[in-house]
Amino acid sequence: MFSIGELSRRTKVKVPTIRYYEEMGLLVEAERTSGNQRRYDKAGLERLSFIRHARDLGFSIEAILSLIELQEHPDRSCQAATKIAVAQLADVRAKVKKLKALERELVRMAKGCDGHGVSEDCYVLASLADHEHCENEH
Amino acid sequence: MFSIGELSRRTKVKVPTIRYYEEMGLLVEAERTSGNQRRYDKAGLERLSFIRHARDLGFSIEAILSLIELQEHPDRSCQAATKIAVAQLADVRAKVKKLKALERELVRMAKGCDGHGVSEDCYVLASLADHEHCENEH
DNA sequence: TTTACAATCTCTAGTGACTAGAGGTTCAAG
DNA sequence: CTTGAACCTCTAGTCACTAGAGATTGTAAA
Ligand SMILES: [Zn+2]
Ligand SMILES: [Zn+2]
Ligand SMILES: [Zn+2]
Ligand SMILES: [Zn+2]
Repeated sequence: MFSIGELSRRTKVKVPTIRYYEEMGLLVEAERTSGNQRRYDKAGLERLSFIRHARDLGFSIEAILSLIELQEHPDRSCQAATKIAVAQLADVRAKVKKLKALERELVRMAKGCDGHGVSEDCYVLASLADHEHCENEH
Repeated sequence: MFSIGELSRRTKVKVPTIRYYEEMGLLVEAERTSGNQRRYDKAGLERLSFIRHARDLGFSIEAILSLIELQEHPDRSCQAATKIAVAQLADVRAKVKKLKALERELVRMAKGCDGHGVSEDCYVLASLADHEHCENEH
């Protein structure tokens, strides 16, 4: 049995975040000492590691809730889990696509101005003022 | 002179968002009718278009504030503008890099499970439980 | 001119996933 | 037994909006 601080150190999840996860229902309410402090065991550590990993991969709290529920029922079909992962993948790919489009425009803008001119003639500012300068939609 | 709704239609920025931008100091306070409704002109339209374009490119409100201030002083050096754009580009590139790493892991997970198994044996869930499955850091 | 009603106004609160701080209590080492 | 780091709860702040309540205004048809 160890404290929330120890759990925090082992998982690299900040203490207030652990409490937040508990409040959100991601972590079951921890056991308490007589003085009302949380105590965790290996199971708690594993659950939090799972959550942390899923968050690192960009899954929402809501998605993680579903994943955990599934994990707690080993006999159920894992179809929902795959669905969530595939949706997350689609989400990530959509974000990459958008960001790549932005990157192209930003490169063009940065190239167009060396910063030695005057605001009035600045290519960056002119580009922001008029989307027509852009080569792609974004 | 046109209403906030008309401005919204022309810029594709929602009405409450326009009011929010005004509150944040991005838009100068609009003229009002005798009945206290906002009225805009071409200058207002151009400023909002600038803001919208910058937001679309991912610039923060704070960054846009600086850009607008610069725009209002045509004689100033545009160094700050370039700096902001370059920082934004770096930010976008960092995000892309992170997302690409996530994409690789998510592809692996999605490939590892067809969704026809049982939760206990699910590769997606196993991968989330243990980062050791991952091929890259993320 | 009156009436109807969409559009506008201000204000407050909610979103997601935390983070920060105040003010008080408990644990563990010395 | 004392000290002080770590813990507790609660509230509020972050970013860039978005939603809704309840009241007022603008405009066009009857
Ligand atoms: Zn420039
Ligand atoms: Zn553009
Ligand atoms: Zn599976
Ligand atoms: Zn991993």
